Amino acid sequence: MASRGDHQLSTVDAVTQFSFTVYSLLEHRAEKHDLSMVLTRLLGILRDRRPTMNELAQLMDLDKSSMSGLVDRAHRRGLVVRCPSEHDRRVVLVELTSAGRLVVEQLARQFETDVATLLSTLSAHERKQLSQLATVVVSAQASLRGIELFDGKS
Amino acid sequence: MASRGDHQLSTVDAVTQFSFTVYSLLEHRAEKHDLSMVLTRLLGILRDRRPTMNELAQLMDLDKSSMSGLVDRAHRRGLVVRCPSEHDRRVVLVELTSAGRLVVEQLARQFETDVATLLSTLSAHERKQLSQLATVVVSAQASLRGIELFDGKS
DNA sequence: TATTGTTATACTCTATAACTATA
DNA sequence: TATAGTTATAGAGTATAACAATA
Repeated sequence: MASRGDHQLSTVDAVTQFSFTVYSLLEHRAEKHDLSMVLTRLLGILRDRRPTMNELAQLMDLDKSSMSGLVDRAHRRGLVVRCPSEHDRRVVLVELTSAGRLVVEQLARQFETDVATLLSTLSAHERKQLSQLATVVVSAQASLRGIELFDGKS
Repeated sequence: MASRGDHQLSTVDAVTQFSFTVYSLLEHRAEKHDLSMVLTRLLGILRDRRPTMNELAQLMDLDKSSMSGLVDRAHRRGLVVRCPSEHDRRVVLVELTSAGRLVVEQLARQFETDVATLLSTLSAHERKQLSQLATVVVSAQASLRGIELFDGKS
């Protein structure tokens, strides 16, 4: 009595194949902007932050030396700039250039469309269900790691 | 009236963060076997196939030269072997060694546990819902690309 | 000639270790 | 001394182009 074809993947397979599908959707979209996944993640983080190199390395779970190289390549392409900190002259702050912001926001809009298309076989109700279930899992995982997805207000 | 906290990510964010969570779950588990994601995917494919280099490159969406290097590294670590084809002496077939099979099946079992843990905040009914929704999306995407997840029987 | 696979080369991405400059 | 960041180096992973062997 299953819906839409009597076939049902195992939970692991369903969840894994789904995740890889979404992952490569972003990968292919980013590729059209000549961006790797790592570079895309960097730009995504910088969208609403101006972190130090150290903070960036922690956020991206990379060594600081890997971070240096990554920011170098992003800078060479005019996507980010390094700014000196006013409080500590050892510290380097990284931020998007306007070109970088343009690219990341265009990419975000396109990817949103891509996901909408991917989910278009689901009904509106099913999409909402999926979204809620995913939110529950992601929120639980985030609190486990001490990260709060939502702030305290409301 | 949303369940478990009044917060709800947007559909794109929910689905994307969920996918990245599953992706890094596998990545971290693979890392404990000193396997990269690419190497892990290769072993996963070889689990139930003995493809040619050409077929592998298509399955993994890589250039044949990248495939050569990847199989080289896997071979150097004793995970796969190259076999000559009996029908066409240009062709090279790739298959798992017993060591390779041991690693990939151990990894698969562990990852299955990891996913179960990740989804443990959901009820059994919710897990089934999630699994079904993911299957619908993945199946639709697969047929779009001309790949049938399930064979014709039943 | 066409196809299968490898090799040469160059670039991205990553970590370890050694370094510089600042605190 | 400790911390922030860079540089040197080495290796994985990727694609393009040129190549060898076979069809």
